[in-house]
Amino acid sequence: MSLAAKYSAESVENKWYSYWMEHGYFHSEVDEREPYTIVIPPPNVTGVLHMGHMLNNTIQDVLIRRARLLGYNALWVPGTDHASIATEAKVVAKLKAEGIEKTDISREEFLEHAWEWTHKHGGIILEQLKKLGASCDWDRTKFTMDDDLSASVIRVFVDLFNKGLIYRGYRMVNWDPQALTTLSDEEVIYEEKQGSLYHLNYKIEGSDEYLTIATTRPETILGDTAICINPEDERYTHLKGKKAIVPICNRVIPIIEDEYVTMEFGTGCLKVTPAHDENDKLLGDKHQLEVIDIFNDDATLNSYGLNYQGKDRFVVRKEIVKELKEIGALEKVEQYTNKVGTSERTGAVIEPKLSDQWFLKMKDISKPALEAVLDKDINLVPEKFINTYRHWMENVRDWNISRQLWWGHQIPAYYFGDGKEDFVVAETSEEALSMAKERSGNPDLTIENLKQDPDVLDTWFSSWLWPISVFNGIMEPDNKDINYYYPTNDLVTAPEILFFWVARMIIAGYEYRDDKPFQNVYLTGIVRDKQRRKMSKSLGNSPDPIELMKDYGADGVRVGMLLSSPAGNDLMFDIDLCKQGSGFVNKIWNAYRLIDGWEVSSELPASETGAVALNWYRNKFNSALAEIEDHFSKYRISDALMATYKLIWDDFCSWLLEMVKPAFGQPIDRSTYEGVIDILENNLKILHPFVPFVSEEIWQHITERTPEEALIVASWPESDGFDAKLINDFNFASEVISGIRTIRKEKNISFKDTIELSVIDNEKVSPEFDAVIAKLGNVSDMNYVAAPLEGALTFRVKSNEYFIPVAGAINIEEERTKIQEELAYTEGFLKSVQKKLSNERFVNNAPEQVVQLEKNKEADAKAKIETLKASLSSLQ
RNA sequence: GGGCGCUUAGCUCAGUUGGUUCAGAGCACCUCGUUUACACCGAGGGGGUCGGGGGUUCGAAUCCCUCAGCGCCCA
Repeated sequence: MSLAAKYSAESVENKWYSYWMEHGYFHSEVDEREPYTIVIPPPNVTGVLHMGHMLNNTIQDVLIRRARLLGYNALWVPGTDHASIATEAKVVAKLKAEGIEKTDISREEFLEHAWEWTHKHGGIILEQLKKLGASCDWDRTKFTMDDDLSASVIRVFVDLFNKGLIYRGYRMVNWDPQALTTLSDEEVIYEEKQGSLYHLNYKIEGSDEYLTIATTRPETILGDTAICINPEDERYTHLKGKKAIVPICNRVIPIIEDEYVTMEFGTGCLKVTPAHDENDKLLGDKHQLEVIDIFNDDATLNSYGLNYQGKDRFVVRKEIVKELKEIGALEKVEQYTNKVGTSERTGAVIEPKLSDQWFLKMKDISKPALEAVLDKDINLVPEKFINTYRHWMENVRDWNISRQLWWGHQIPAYYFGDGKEDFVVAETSEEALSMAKERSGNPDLTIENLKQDPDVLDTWFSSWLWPISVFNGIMEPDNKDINYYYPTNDLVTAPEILFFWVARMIIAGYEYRDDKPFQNVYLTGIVRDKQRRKMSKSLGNSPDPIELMKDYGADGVRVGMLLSSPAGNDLMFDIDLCKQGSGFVNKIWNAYRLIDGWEVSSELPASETGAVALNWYRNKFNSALAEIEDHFSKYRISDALMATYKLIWDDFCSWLLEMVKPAFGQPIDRSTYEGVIDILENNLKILHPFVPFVSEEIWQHITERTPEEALIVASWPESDGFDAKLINDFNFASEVISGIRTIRKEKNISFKDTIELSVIDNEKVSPEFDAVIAKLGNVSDMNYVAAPLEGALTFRVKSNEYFIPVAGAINIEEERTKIQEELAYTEGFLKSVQKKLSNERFVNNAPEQVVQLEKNKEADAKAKIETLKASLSSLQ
C-alpha cells in the first residue's frame, strides 16, 4: 500500500484522538508512580477559543505528553470558569434582545436563564481544545460552579470570616455604572483621554473676592464639601479659616489646609469631593468633612443634582459648564490629558463610589506567598516576573470580593435585622438561623426572617482555589487525590493574570494546604499580530483557530505557535509560521514515505556505509537529545522544538536518509533497514509532544501495535551518551562533501557525473566516513596522495587539500586568485591570533584553556598557510 | 510621577558566571537544480562596526556610567 504524497491531517487527527480517548490514555488515577500534574487555567465557560488559548494549551499539552512519555502518572485537569461578570453581561444582553430586562425578573428566573446559556455554550471551548489534541483527563472536567467547587468557595469564605480576615467596609470602590457592579482594581483599565481642565471661581463668604480651583469634573462640584489649600501657600494665607460658596448650589463650605495639595498644579486650590474621589475621601476623613454622593447607581444625578437630577454625568458636565459660564463662574478652560479608569468588561468610565462591600485582608495572608516566590520554592519562568510579583505583593491592598451581580457564588451572609452589624455568616441557612437566633436573642426567628446578602463573590474568589478544589481538597482535605496530585507541577498562563489569579492561588495554597499550589509557573507571552497589536475581537485581527487547524492541521498550528514563543515574550503571530509548521509535518510524512517504499532484502549483506551512517546518527541523536532535555529543563519550549526540528530535517532527512538510501530500484539490506526503523521510532517519540497526530499515525503504520504499544504511552528515549569525536569527524566529512558540491556547482559538473577525488591528508582524518563522502559526492575513486595533482580543481578543509581532476584545461589564473584570497585571509587571521599570544598580559591572565585554544588556532592557521603555499607553487 | 524591562542580520529571536570556529538560528531574500520521499524540495550564497557615546579589562554583544528610542506594571 503506497502512502499519499501529501499528509492529510483531518482524518488522521480524528482517528487518533478517538483512539486515545477510547483507550483512556488521558485518564489518570492515583497509583504508585510519581505524579505529574497540570491544572488548566479555566477558560470562560461561554468563551470560544482564541489564539492565547491556542498558545498556552499547546504548551501544556507538550509538557503533559512529554511527562507521560517519561513515565510519570500524568494528569491534566480541564475545566471552565463561570466568569461572573462576563457571563452575566452576555445573558443580560441576550435577554435584552428578547425584550426582557434583568430588572423585571427575579433572581431565580435570571439564574435559570444563565444556566440555560451556560449549558448551551459551556464546553464549546473544551471541544475546540480536543481538536488541538489537548490530552486532558476529560473525566475530571470541572466547572467553578459545580456543587463541590461552590461548597468549597462558601466554606473558605466562612472560614476566612471566622478568622477575622473578611470584613464588611464602607469603602471607595471602582463602580461600573453600566454593569452596576464594583470592579477590583485589576479589572480597571486606565486609558489616556483628551479632556479639559476647567478653572472655576468660588466666591468667598462675606467678601467680593473669589478663589479659583481647577477640575476635570465640574459636575462634581455639587458634591463639594471643602476647598483645600496648602498651608505653605502664601497666595492664600489670607483665606485661612474663611468659607467658600459652591456655585449653583450655593453650599457654604470650609477652606481647609493640607500639605497634600500641590501648589504647582492648577491654581493650587483643590475642591474636595469625598464621595467621588479616593484622595478626597482620605482628606475628608482626616478633616471630618461631610460626604455628599450626587450620583445614582447608573451615574445619573440624584437629588443633590438639583435641576440636573436624572441626567447622565457626561450630559451634566456639558450643561453645567454652560451654566457656570452664564453665571460668570467659569474662569477658563484648558486642554488636558488625563488617565481615565474604564471597565475591562463594559468599557464604561469607572466612577469611584462609596459603598458597603466585603473585603479580604491581604497583608498577613499574602506573606507566605511572597516568600515562596522570593525563596524560589515556586519558580516563575521567566524570572523577570519575580520583581513585578514582589512589587505587587509588597504593596498589596485589601481585596474587594463582593460584586453586585447574580451569576456566581452568593455571599453566605444572612441579615436578621436592619442594623449594619445584624448579620451572621454560615455555610447553610439553617446554621445561619440558629446563629441568628442566638445573636438577636430572638428564638422566634424563622428562615423567612433571614435575608441573604444579594451580592456574589468575585470570580477570582473561586478560581484562586482551583488547584485545590478540583481535587476537592477544601471539603475533604485528606482525600487521596489531593494528597497525591497536590502540589501540581507546572502552571502555564498569561502574565496579565499574575496577580489576579496566580498570586492568589499561591496565597490560598499556603492558607489551605500549607503548601504551594504548583512548582513552576510558565508565563507565556501575549499573542499579537504582525503589527504588534494585541489580538482582539474588536480589531478583527485574530484568526479563527479552528479555521487555522483546518488549513494547516493541528500539528502544523501547534508547531507554528511554538516556533516563536519564548517564555514571557510577546509573540508576533504570523500565519507563515503555521505554514512552516505544516511544512515540517509534511517533511516528516515524506521521510516515512521514503522508508516505507523500500524493498527490504534479507539476502543482501549489511551495508558498510549504512552501518557508519547509523552509528553516526545514533551519536548525533544522543547529543541532540541532551540539548533538547536541557531546553525543556529551562522551559525553553521553542528552543526544544527548534533543536528537534533541525535534528529531524537536517540530520535525519538530509544526511542520514541520503546516506542509507539504496540506489534506484535496488532493495535495502535488512540490517540497515531495521536500524533506520529503530532510529525512526526514537525520532517519533521525541516528536510526539509537538506533533502528536502525525507521529502516532506513522508509529502505528510501521507495524501492528497493541493498545499498550501506542506511541502516546511509549517511553522517552534514554541517552547512553555520545562520542564527540565521531560527530566531529562527521562534520569534517560533511565539509568535504560541501566542498565537492560547491565545485560541481561552480564548474557546472552535473551530479549525475561521477568524479575522482584525491586528498593530501595533512589532518590525518579518520577514514571512517570516506564511503559516505563517496556516496554523497558521487565520487568513483578516492585516493590518498602525497603531492598535489596538477591540472585539477582544488578545495581545502582545514589543512587538507582535495583535488578533482577534470577533462579540459583548468583556468590557472582563476585557481591562483582563489588560493591567494584564502591565503591572505588566513594570514590576517594568524596575525591577529599571534598578536594576542604575544601579549604577555593575555598569556599570564587568561585561563589556560583560552590560551591553549588560541595556540591551537595558531597551529591550524600555520598548517593551512603551508598547504595554500604549496598549492600556489604547484600552480606555477 | 514611581518601578521593571527591552534595543544583536530585512523579520522574529538565541547568545548562560566577560574568553572556544574573525557574532548564531529559523524565516525571508538571491543563484543554481524538476537526481527515482518531499517544490510544503535539494544544493549553494549574500546580509550585522551587537541603538549612540564614554569607561573598566590583556580581552566587552556580555560589566559600569550616560544619552536616545520602545514596551510593560503600579499610582
